[in-house]
Amino acid sequence: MSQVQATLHLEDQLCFPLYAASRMIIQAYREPLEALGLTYPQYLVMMTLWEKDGQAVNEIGKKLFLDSGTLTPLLKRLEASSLIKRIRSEADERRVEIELTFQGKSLKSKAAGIPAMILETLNSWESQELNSLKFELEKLVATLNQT
Amino acid sequence: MSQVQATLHLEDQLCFPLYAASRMIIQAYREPLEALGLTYPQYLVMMTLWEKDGQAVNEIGKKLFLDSGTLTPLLKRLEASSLIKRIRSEADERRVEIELTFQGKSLKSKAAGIPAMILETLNSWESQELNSLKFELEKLVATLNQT
DNA sequence: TCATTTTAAATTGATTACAATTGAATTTAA
DNA sequence: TTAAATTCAATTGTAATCAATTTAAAATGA
Repeated sequence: MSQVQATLHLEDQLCFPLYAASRMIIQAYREPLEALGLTYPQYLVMMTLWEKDGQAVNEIGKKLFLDSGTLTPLLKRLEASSLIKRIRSEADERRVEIELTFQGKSLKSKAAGIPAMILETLNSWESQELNSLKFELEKLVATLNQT
Repeated sequence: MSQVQATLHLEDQLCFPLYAASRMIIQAYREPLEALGLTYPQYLVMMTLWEKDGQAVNEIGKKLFLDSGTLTPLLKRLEASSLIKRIRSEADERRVEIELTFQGKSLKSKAAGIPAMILETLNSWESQELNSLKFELEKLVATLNQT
C-alpha cells in the first residue's frame, strides 16, 4: 500500500504523481484543442475570458496563477490568431485589457464539447471519485497558495 | 459544493486544480532544491539514479514519462554540473547510460531532508489525507497512461 | 545475406514557466 | 505638492515540455 513518507524515493512522494498526472491530462486535451488552434494554457485564458470579457492581464494572472512573463507572450499569440485584442487602458495606462474578438467569442461554442470528451477518457471513474479528487486538489492549491 | 461537470467553466474542471497544484508544489521545492543546484525535473532524474545507478536515458524516461527531447538537454546540464556521466554503451551503441559521479552520489545525503521539508509545508494535512490523495493521483496516472 | 523495420538518442522548433529586471504610470505619504 | 513606494506590463534569460524529424545501430525476415 502506498504511503506518504519523508523519503527520497519517487514512489513515496506526493509531488511526482501530481506532476505526472498534470502533464498527462494536459496531454489528453492536446488533440481536441489542436482542432481549435489552442494550447492548454491558451484554452485556460480563453475560458477566463468567456466567463468575463475585458479583463486585465493582471486579473487573468491572478485566476490562473500566471505572471506577465508567461501571459504577455501567450496573449500576443492569441492576438496574432485574431482571437483577442490587447487594449491599453485609457483610465490607467499601466493596464492592458483583453477583449475577445468575434472569432474569439465564436470559438466558445466549438470548445463546448471538450470537457465531456475529457470525461470520456476517464469513463472508468465514478463521478463521485472525480469530485472528491477535485475537492482535495482545490484544498491543496489553497494550502500551497498561503505559503 | 464543487462538482465535476462537463462545462466550460474553470472551476468545474478537474484539470485546472491539477495543473495549478502541480505548479505550486513544484514551486515549494524550488528553494530547497536551489541550495543543491537542482531544478525539480533534475531532482526527479537524480532520485531515479540514486535508486538505481547506470540506467539508460530510455529507462529513466519510462519512469518519469519523459522523452529524449526533454531528457537529453537536461542530462547534459547535469553532466555540466559534474553530477552525472553520460556513457555511450559499448554493447549497444544506441544506448547512453547515465552514471552518477562521486559528487552526484554525495548529493543524495544533502537531498535527504527535502521530502520532510515539503511535508512541513503541508503540516495542516493529515497523513491519511495525503495518502489518499496520492493513491487517487496514481490511479489517475494509470488511467491516463492507458490511453 | 541483405533489405526492412524497429529502437535509441539527438536535434529542431514552438510554447510554457518563472526569476529578475526595467520602464512607466499611479498611489501613498511626508 | 512632491518624493518615495507601489503597481502593471513588458523584457531578458534559463529551463522544461513535447511534436516531429534525423541519424545511427540493432533486430527481424525474406
